[in-house]
Amino acid sequence: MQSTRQISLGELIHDAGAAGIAWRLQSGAVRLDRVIGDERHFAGLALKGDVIGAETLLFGSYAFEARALGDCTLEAWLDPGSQPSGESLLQTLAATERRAADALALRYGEAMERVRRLFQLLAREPKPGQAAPILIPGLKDMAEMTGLTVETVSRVVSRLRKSGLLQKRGRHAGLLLTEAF
Amino acid sequence: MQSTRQISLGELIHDAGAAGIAWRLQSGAVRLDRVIGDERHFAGLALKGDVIGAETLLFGSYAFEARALGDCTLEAWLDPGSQPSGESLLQTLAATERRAADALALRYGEAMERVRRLFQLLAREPKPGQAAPILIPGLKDMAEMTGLTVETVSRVVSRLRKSGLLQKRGRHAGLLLTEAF
DNA sequence: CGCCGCGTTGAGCCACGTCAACATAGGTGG
DNA sequence: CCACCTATGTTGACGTGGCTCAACGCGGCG
Repeated sequence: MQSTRQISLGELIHDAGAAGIAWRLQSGAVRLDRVIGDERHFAGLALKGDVIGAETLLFGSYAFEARALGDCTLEAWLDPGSQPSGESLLQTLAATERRAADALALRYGEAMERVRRLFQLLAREPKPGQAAPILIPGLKDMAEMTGLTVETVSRVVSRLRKSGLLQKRGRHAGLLLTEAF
Repeated sequence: MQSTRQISLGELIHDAGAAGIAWRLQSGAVRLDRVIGDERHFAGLALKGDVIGAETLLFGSYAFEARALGDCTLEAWLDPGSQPSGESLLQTLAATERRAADALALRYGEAMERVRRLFQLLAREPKPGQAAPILIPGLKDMAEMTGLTVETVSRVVSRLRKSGLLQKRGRHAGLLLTEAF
């Protein structure tokens, strides 16, 4: 097993139940899904710096399915158990709780607010004075994360583009204007 | 600081930012809120066996506000760092991820489904052949967790009672009929 | 007693879901 | 290269579930 992986948009990172190790997200975004029978339900989000699959250190297999929301770089994450009291494990735990709260917020309020919150999470740091680049996942992914329908998300994104908050840049890229967002 | 606490319905367990230690929930249910300015947003849920405030081991203070959704028994939780590679910390991490997924599911689908999912989480194990007792939190709490309004939750609960799935038992107690739920 | 927090219920409206038609981009095989 | 197909996104028309606003009942408490 190599110690770093490149994953591209929409690609499966790992199945639920499969054996594997934990990874840290160097860049990109990942959606986690709980798999029940043949149904998949959005169960969490991982962004740059977050760790996925930490439960493999305990069970040996993944609890969730992970799929890339954009191009991702993963590096193998071995619990630095060397630290007294597993400090990095604690940091991972704290980060996980924060992300979970972020994900919950994606499912509250009006459609427009939800999608904007999602974009804010996905936005990368802008170069000074520039708009923040953002890798837009498929509508289906966005709909499932926000708890809306594809049609509604499409309409919201259209409105954002028309109002100038979002600039189209190819099929899967847009720009967020700094001031407004 | 005593090593076990009794908390009753609606009571504050700890403020966000306050200093304190981590606790394990021996019984009851707790809602976690992210505090931004003077606003509080539902950010997580803790049930029997879950650990809250683990981040105090790292920061010394709580990241979220915690409030009892029913009567709770807490016991002090000291990270058993004695274990090689912090196994109990890993278990806590895994449990946190599962709970986060549960909380997310509370905000998806129709009102009726959401409230039922919430009740299923809050239900205690029934005595064999009996209905499952459940401590019902206030409507406001339920509304904020499910992302609905108080009025809608009230109507849903009414319908559940009329349909016999739920039996009233005093102001803050109900019964879930085993078969249906 | 009067006040206040909490729950209940009704009436009306609107944001979003549903259904349907169509556009566009990639992918695959001839 | 085109022909075809499928996945994905867009847009419109329409219906409805849940939000809003409002009135009221009830219990606890000073």
